[in-house]
Amino acid sequence: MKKVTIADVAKHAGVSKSTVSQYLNQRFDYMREDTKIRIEETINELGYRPNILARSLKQKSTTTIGVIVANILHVFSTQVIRAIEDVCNEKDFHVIICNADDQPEKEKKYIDMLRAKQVDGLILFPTGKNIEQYQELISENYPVVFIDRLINGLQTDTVLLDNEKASFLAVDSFVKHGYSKIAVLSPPIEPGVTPRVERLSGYKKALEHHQLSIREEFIVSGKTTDMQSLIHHLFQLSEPPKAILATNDRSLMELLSYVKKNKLSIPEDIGLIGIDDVSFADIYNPGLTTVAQPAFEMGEKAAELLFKRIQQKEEPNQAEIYRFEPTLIERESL
Amino acid sequence: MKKVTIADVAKHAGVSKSTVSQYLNQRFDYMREDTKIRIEETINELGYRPNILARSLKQKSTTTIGVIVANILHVFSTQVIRAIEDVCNEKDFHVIICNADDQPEKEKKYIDMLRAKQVDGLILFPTGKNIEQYQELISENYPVVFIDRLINGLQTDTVLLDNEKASFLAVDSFVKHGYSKIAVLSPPIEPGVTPRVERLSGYKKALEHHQLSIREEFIVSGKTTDMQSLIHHLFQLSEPPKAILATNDRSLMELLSYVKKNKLSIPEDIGLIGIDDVSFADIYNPGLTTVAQPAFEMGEKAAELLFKRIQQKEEPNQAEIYRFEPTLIERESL
DNA sequence: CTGAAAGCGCTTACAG
DNA sequence: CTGAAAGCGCTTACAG
Repeated sequence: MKKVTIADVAKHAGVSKSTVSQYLNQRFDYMREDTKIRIEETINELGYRPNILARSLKQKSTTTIGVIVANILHVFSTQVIRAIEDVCNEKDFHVIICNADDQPEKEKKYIDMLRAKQVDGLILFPTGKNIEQYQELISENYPVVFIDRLINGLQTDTVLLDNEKASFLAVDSFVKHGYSKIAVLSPPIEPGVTPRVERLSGYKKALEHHQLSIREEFIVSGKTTDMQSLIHHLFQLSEPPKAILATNDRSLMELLSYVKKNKLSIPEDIGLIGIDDVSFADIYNPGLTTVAQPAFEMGEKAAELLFKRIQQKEEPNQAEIYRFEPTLIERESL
Repeated sequence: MKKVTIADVAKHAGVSKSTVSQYLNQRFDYMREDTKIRIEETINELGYRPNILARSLKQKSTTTIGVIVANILHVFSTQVIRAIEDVCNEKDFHVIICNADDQPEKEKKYIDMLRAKQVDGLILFPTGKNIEQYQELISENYPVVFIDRLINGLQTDTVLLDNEKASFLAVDSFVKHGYSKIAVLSPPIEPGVTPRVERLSGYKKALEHHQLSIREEFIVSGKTTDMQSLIHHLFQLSEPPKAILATNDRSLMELLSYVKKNKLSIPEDIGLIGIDDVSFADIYNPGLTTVAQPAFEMGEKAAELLFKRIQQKEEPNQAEIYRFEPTLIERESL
């Protein structure tokens, strides 16, 4: 099964490689009709299929971009990926997805591999720990767009949720429904992880705004594996909360699991709102009130920004932060 | 920002390109220690990063495989993809995921594009409509593995669930709990779509096995958009079913949506089992009994089979069908 | 309207 | 132990 190359086609059709190449690239301006037909027939006869690798090597473009997500387990990541893929498919670009799994070393490795593969650009959900690498990408003027997390001091386009607003929407809604003892449940608060940091500060600001006191014991954050006991502890307080804001889908799942195991009822025993519009929010009993991120728009924006950078590589690096508005979807959990 | 190439490194280090290449490929057998160090230093100094494209062109391997799923919206697809990625990451392979979105033309386009990109192999969740293309891949001895759907007459490795068994497990469980009026809810039954066809026939066989009559009006299949009215019709029958088997996650969602809208209770008004272990099965109220596919094992197997084919291209095409066992996860929905 | 030639950035026998 | 040369399969000025 020898590979058919452009040279074989040329020989068979009795023309030069250049002419076949012109044909492949639709440059018919100066091509006689009969040459064109002859080439077409030969291609079909031989079953020729172009090797894009060779073209990419010459043209210095692979029409492929890379996406590295901090953790693919978050619904938000998967939704954004879908959006990015949609945009790319339209432009006949391919996407290579990599999951850093919250491990900075993996992220580093992926950045290197993708660049070695000559992808035309990168969209990063940064782990936040590889500052040097990020800096290098930017100073080399490599097309890159960040999403979900803000890296301080980096001069590059970043697409973010208005995280504080997300918490505000939730707390406002709780207050409107008469709740005042409102706790928050979050994954571990780490400095680089913008959504967690900002959603927590948004929660605090919202409480202040409603003149509710901030109780340290109502602020619960920890790893998935510790969540159950942390939540348990929360409910054992002498004055337990009557409402909980779960700041992402993973925390919400843990909370629901606890609620179910302990036969609590929503919203009678505990009101709740989750940030991230989980797939089952609608069909859950009761329906879950959520704060949705416009994941599709955010992914679309990230892709568009990246394409803009890919196209005008020379341009000075205009770095902008794009904040997207969350929306409250009221259902029955408070 | 000129690209640094192997030639630049060679010049700077005062050696030939060949020697640098040896270095890059860890062929140190005949390399003097000082040359090695000199090259290493030069690489760091210049910030050289190899262009894998050029290597791939020469070596005829991209260490990349392609995966084309019929529809990425099925949990099963996403689970299998995760497994494939895990296996590939271990071997330092990359994966390009494409979503045919149930459109055969898209599938066709993706097969062509991925081959043009010289991926080393392909894992296909086939739409079932591009028989000629599939046949071509196989007769060209191109490394390919099929998963989820069986294409009749194709001589190639295929990884499948024992779909009939999945239905059997569900029906058995219903019967054990005293149900006899058991309906089935499925996406449209199309000839090429193995899981749907086999799960339906499994349902019928299981009823027969338990000496229950098969009622045509209990067999409901249709597009997502028609599901609500189809389900409604089912419940309007003079003798409505007391149990429903949802043959995949999408059908289950529709069913739960209907159940909720109409304030039915599970399992009092209707018992149910879903094939596919949805993420919220555990935390749903009540917990949902499901039949789980060993998606991880199946993805792993597909990847392993593909790697085997990639490695021994000359081998005669031994085509085998691998059937995997589903498992019943009993919760509280019947 | 078409062809010969150089080149993209690597690897790989082969020679010495 | 290292280098010169050919080649992977394309594209792209340039010449005619």
